[in-house]
Amino acid sequence: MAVRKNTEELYRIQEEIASKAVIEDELNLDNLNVIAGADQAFLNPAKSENESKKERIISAVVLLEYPSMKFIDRAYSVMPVDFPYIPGLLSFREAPAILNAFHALKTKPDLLVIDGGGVNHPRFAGLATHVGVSLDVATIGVTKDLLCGTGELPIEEGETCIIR
DNA sequence: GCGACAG
DNA sequence: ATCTTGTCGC
Repeated sequence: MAVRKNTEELYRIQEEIASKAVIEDELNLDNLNVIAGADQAFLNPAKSENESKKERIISAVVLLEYPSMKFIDRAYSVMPVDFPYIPGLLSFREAPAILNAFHALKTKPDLLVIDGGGVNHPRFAGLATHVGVSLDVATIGVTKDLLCGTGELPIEEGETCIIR
């Protein structure tokens, strides 16, 4: 893996991002027309030649009309992975590819859904926060597991639980 | 020192 | 995240 900045430096960047994050919900659902979702996958080099090829990350973004959920557009970006997975520093590994794919879109969404945490993060700057602040787009972070904090699991559709 | 730890 | 093998549900 390529050299990376000091953890201290990365923490400062996250604190900077957290300070810029707008926590208040400014999204007006009545004016929500275009939404987007992004997810990443990793492309590994063939076993036979792993000595030469490097791992790559691909980010795909899909634009949907809301609330019909009809497909509007899509874009993707493939780039070399230059940062390892470290809990708490996920954005430095995945955000670059997401930003790249997003910029390839012709139309910009009113809301972006990311596969990673947002403000529920040790320094309040998870992947969704990082991407949202970078793009200045309303963003929601979705995760299958909590990075930190505890809370009950919502069961019914529409049910919510507080994470503490 | 030990355990936890988004994707 | 990814891989592999087996099992479950529609």
